[in-house]
Amino acid sequence: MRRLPSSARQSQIRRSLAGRPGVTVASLAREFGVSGMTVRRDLAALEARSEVRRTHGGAMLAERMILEFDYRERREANREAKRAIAAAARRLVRPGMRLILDNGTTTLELAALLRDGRDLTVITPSLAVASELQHAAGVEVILLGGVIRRGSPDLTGPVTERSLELFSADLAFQGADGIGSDGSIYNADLRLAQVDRLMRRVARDCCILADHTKIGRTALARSGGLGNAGTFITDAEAPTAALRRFARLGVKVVVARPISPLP
Amino acid sequence: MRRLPSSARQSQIRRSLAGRPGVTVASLAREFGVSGMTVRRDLAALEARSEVRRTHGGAMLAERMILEFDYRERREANREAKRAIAAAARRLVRPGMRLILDNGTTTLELAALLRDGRDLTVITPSLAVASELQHAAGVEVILLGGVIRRGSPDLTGPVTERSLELFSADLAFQGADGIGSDGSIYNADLRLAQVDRLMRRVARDCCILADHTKIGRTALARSGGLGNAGTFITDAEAPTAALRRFARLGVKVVVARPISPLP
DNA sequence: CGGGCAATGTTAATCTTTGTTCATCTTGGC
DNA sequence: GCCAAGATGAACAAAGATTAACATTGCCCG
Repeated sequence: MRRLPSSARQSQIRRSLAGRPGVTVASLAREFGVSGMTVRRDLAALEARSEVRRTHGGAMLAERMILEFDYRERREANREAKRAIAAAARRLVRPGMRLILDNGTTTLELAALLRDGRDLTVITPSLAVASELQHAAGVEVILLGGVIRRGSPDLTGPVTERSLELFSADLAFQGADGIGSDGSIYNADLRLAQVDRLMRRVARDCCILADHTKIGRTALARSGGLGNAGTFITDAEAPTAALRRFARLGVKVVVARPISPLP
Repeated sequence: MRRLPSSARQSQIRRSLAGRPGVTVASLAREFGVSGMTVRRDLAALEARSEVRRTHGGAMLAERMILEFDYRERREANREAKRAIAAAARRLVRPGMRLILDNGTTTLELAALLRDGRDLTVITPSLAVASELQHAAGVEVILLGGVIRRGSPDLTGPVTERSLELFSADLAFQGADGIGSDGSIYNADLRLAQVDRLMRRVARDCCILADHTKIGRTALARSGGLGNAGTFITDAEAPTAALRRFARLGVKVVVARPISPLP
């Protein structure tokens, strides 16, 4: 390989760093056919422009500033059931779709599965969903605005609603805090219920995700009924009697098969 | 897999932990091809920064659930000047005000100073500003929606603009990528310039923050002129000739006195 | 042709990181 | 409650990385 001028080599280093988590001086020296000293000088120059951060033995991408939003949440409850439901929901998604992802832990599991999606647009009021998908190459994330509630990753309020009105989507995925035995969809928060209602209006189709513990439970606000949704996905422990009743409302009921735990 | 320098390995560990509930020392050692002792030292370092919590045999994410948005940090250049400018800007803020905080590192410094604000409302398109203020008891944070650009903490686009239209504020704080010698305000990004323009419209008053290195520089998009702003704050190294010229445009020019570095 | 100049390679002293050993401590099974 | 398997951390040695200073190379231009 022909030697490169130093500036070309430096931008090459920077580009190759874009994919990897880090590079070693030795491997760069081998790759460019130069001595370790030269590579170190290149890295020093790049660091002076704060394009990379040097480490002992190599370099990594410049220190990222990390913005943290935190919330206390037991994401663990029924994690397996939620994962199974999310996997079933994932199968409804086709490349090119514009999706709405609601707040909630089940939709968050779905978001994780969408990371390898192709040409998707995800509209969401959830910082958690946005955080999950921010690095997904094939997914454009549109965060709806709203008020930040302390300790909660969800944006709500009039801003959220007005933002939502700007869109139309192919499919909305929503969680629920309770599914009444008559198929009513309940939310624990009034404002979230209002946002949910609006989501169903701007989406051509809607898919409700709820594990079996939600069935037969009610919560503060009724945001609608399963009859307004296209699909309802729950896990294998849901009582079949209720599911039959729901099916008569016109919604397509899907029972997610348990999946093997992650390695 | 080739060996990574230690710091790169540590940030990898941290990232991989973001998905899984926990990791074991043995699996990390195998994955990175290092000894258990090395992994333990990495985990100890990460725990010292309270990024993970160690357990017997491995580690898990730190107690709280953290949603991270990261971006390549812009240069720390002129941090002291920016802090001084932010401190001067802080003095314009009174309890009860509704503020707009623009994107940018200077406004981010201002956000940090607003954490002890009383009865404030902060409207911002910046995830960084929102992150900074999410725990401030006396500050309600309204995040404008928009498209999440990879590696950038700023939300932009039509959603941002439409959301902004819902508000009226007392005072907008804006940074700038360049201040022309005729007082023109320049932005490096066209969409950000458009958002800035709109901010000035919905705010009763506007304050431009720019350190002296920005003066005399131009950038892609002209978003307006200092004549449209109420106040312009810069640092002590700004050329007085330019400042006199700006003052003739009708803007109040404030020169921030240097502050002592943080402890 | 050759001086000047910047980039690169080399050497040697010094510092970091890593692996190993071993005594001690945790954890989970019984 | 006790024991065994395995995890931990201190200490030390070895491998390898870093830096500064100096030597060398290659190239531009008079």
